[in-house]
Amino acid sequence: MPELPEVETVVRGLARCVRDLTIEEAVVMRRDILRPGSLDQTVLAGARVAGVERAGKNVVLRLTPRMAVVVNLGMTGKLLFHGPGGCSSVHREPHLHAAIRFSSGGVLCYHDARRFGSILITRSRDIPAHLRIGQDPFRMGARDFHELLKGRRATIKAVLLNQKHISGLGNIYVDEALFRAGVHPATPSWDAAKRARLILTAARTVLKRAIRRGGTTVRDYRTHDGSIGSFQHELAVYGRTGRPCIRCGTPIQKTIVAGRGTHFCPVCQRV
DNA sequence: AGCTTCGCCTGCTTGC
DNA sequence: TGCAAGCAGGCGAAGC
Repeated sequence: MPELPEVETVVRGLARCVRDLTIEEAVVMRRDILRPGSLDQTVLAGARVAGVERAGKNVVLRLTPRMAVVVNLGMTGKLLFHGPGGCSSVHREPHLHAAIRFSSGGVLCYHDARRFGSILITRSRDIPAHLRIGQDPFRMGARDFHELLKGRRATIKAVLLNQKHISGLGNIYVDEALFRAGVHPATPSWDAAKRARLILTAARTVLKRAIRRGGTTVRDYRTHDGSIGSFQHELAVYGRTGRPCIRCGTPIQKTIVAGRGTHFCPVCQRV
């Protein structure tokens, strides 16, 4: 499930491969992956890639003349770049829904088995505003974060998962950040606000470490060149149901919070 | 308006 | 062994 660290990894890898390349042709095999309001892919021909950025969990290709290709990978989306030489094994990857062919001969392919992902082609200047997503956890100040949590009735987990409030966190990193902060995921947001600084710091620490490890590969996630991340080996609670807490040895529990499978230590994490 | 639930979608896992 | 049901979850829409 590509969250902030996975998307950041893809963005950094892609930036090295496609910056300054000129698009020869863009093709979309399945129209329904284009978000409503997206421009047609044919407008991309002739444009040059000015840069690759991340907006929350979205990969953003900045183009000249001013356009952007915004890719949301959903759960199983992959952006794979094949250099001019090509790579036969990765070409066999199924569920290919779109591709951008560069005049240099390289190809950027978009695959998505479950089709929860989407692509938006737009001339908007302000992508985060266009997508209506909240601030990035690395840019949000402690004061703003406290304001966000304060006075909300929803659980802290629901607030952190909501991309309109804060962008980039998903199920894995919310569970990991709350474990690190010692906060129970079902704690009401207004109550957790007292520990806002602690939670924000924990989230940033977990995200940074995961970025350093190239993200978490549970099953589907791959980087731009098809390789896997390694943060799954450092997960403290996610996917560790019944196994001992790394701090106190108590078996990790799993419940449903905010409609999501939620992992926590019943001793280390308090409401 | 804020919050929760539902449904989309497919592949892997579980259980009979 | 084989098949059906269950489960996974980002995100937008619908409902409370």
